[in-house]
Amino acid sequence: MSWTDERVELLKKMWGEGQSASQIAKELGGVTRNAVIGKVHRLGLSNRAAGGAKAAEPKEKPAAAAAAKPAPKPKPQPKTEPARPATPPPAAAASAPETKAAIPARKQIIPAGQPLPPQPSANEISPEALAKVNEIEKKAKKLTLMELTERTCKWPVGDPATEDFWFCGLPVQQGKPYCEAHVGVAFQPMSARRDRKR
DNA sequence: CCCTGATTCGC
DNA sequence: GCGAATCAGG
Repeated sequence: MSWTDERVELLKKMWGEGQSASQIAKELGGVTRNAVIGKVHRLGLSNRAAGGAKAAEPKEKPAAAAAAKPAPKPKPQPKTEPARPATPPPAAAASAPETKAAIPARKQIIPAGQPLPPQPSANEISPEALAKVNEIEKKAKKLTLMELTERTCKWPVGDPATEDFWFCGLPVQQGKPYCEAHVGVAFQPMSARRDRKR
């Protein structure tokens, strides 16, 4: 694929929004995150804090094939860190483009002391699946919202209104937003309950 | 381990 | 100009 105007534009837009190179690459398709980063640099918008701020301080290191290295650069700005405003909205982390399945936790904000949201694990689900969940929840990695990725189970555990809240975080099942155990309770074959008429 | 961006260099 | 390989870090 080539960098058409449209693609470059989307790149700029997403980069400006704080999207990661890999996310942009996936969105564009046909390119790797490296390609995206390379392009970003060529476009001269490497540091998202381009504005009036000075360019990012050049880092020193590659010694492999390098032969012409003048001298290490002293750092004129010891305290003025580049300050990362690159703080992508938390939503971006949890709501993967494709995995838009039902994520109970992000439904709404629950005021403290209020009834908990319908915990799927509280309904009628295969006792086995339930037991499985209780089991694995002990091994859960207990990730925070920001720590979730596309391959970490996004199953919420606990009360969102308290500190006792976290996400499973175990490896997800291929193509699913949850780990195996949670997929089991999240996606019922829809026949777990004998329906009234039939 | 997963991820992030940064840089280099052969093409 | 492009982007894989590599580097450096979280």
